[in-house]
Amino acid sequence: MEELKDKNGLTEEQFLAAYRPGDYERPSVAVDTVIFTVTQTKEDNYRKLPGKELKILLIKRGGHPYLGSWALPGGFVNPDETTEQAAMRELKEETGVDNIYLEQLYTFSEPERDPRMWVMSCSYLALADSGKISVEAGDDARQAEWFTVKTCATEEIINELEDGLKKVTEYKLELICGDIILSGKVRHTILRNDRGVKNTYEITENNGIAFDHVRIIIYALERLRGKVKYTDIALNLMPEYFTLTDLQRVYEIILGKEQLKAAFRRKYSVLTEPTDKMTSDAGHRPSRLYRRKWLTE
Amino acid sequence: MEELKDKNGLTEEQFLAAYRPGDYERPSVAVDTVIFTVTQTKEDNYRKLPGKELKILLIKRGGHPYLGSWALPGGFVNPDETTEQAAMRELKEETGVDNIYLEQLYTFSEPERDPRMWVMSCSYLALADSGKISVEAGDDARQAEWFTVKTCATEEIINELEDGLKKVTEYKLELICGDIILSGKVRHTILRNDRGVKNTYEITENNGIAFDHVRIIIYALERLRGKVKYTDIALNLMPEYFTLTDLQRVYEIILGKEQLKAAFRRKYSVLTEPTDKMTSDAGHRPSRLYRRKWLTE
DNA sequence: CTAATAGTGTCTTTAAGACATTATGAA
DNA sequence: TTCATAATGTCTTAAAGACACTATTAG
Repeated sequence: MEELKDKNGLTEEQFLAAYRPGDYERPSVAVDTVIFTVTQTKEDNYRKLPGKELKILLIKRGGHPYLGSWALPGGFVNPDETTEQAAMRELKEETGVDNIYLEQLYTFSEPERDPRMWVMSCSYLALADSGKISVEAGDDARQAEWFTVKTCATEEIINELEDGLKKVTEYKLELICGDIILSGKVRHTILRNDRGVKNTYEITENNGIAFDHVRIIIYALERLRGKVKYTDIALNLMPEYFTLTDLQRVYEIILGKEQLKAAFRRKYSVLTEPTDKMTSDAGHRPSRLYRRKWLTE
Repeated sequence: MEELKDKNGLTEEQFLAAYRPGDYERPSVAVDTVIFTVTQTKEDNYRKLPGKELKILLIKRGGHPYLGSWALPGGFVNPDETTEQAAMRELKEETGVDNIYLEQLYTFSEPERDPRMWVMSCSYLALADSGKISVEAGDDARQAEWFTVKTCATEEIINELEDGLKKVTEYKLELICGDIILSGKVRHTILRNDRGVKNTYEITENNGIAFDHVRIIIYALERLRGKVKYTDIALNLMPEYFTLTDLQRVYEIILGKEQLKAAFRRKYSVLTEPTDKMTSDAGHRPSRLYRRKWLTE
């Protein structure tokens, strides 16, 4: 193999030594991370359990384009790192957390997605226990805030074509942080027929979210909702000790649907192991604390 | 919003008009597509049904690096197209097929994956009915061939660590096309603990497959195997009319496991609708032909 | 005692696994 | 008639849905 010579009579070693990259145009490659966490709401009634909220981290843009809008944490990839390393590096700068659940989502490559130039975005999904995160919010240069995620109203339209199917899902996203309310709508169209599948995520409304980041957030939510049902991914959102009711609330907030207690425990308690710790000081029966169990799958 | 001015007193419009990209290093971005199809083997016994083989398309490299090795069809992305459009364009050049099932797999970004320079690969999974494909095999410049996929022996080792889990899966891949036999081994390590998940796909052996393409092929096989069980993705490999036994054989070849007929039909016949056509000329009872049904899911 | 959550029992429904039985056509 | 596949029936096992019932605590 080492002895093979190309049409110019060069070995691979010689070829590489002489190689000079062409000067065709190259894209900038950014990473953008949708990092989710779950926090508790205040509850005044001493008997009731506090509610849970799903949150994502956004950074206020301090320069053009999208000056004043809010963007996902991220940045450009360096030549000596993988996209995953870049995502982790940027996340550490923003959240102070080094070790975190991170999974590649999708590479968005519409040529016009950044008005400045050709930028692809390799997006990531991250999950973290809110207790571990130290958000340096209100940094002088960049303002980072956690926004509560609400996805009200998801409308679905299905057209059965002669030779295929068209499914349109309208997602309405609302991101809330104190007085700041950002929102957007994404129309996900799936066109399936003999000639293949065409998925488009079209941004139909956008208030205050930079670039095409609404689309990335919706994509991340879809992935999270899908995976929660058949993996133990949700446990990355939990602290070390938690009750099964806590876990159930996290599932409910992700899926947007109440779960039946008995069935939920049958299905998901296998992802956990009981400890001898119990909750206390609640106005009702104490609850056993569980811990994550590492499963073979 | 349009009135916002940045610290230099510029509006977004003015900023963009004056914007000049920095001259930091950018990666080249390639697309590489693993295109699967299923073909029939010869069967001399007139009573027996022909067997099925899973195949992928590879192109023989005519220049360095990896001169003489076989690579996935692909190429560089142009500034006016998405990665998906680039994958489709390259695939059309190779297979003559325009409309095909295509789904983004993963973006591989190890800085050293191409010995020439910094190249990321946005990989795609494609599925096609073998009847529709016209492979211009033996083109003068580039040689394209369909290789039979064999993934013999998949060894799994699981280590339970104190605070997590380590799962190592060894994949052995064999690609056969006439006398040409390519092979490779990939070690997939999943390290899961409180500090996140770490997936690595390490190439431990490689005979005749260019770049890190063994890894991409293994990744595509994993995705195909996973999705076949809960989607109708496999139907993209079928011709317009097919028997349920044909469909079952396709599932079996992808999953590498025999399926029980009754259970298979209960589960997957909902993805199809019966036609009034039947097979004929077989040395046994004729079989009903089915057609893909477009499901709402 | 009360309001709220914790935790379990059980009946029903649905899906999947296992395997057996009958049907049919070309040579 | 035979061989190989086609197609369906049925019993078993496992998982999920629905809902009711008992237990336990702070105030």
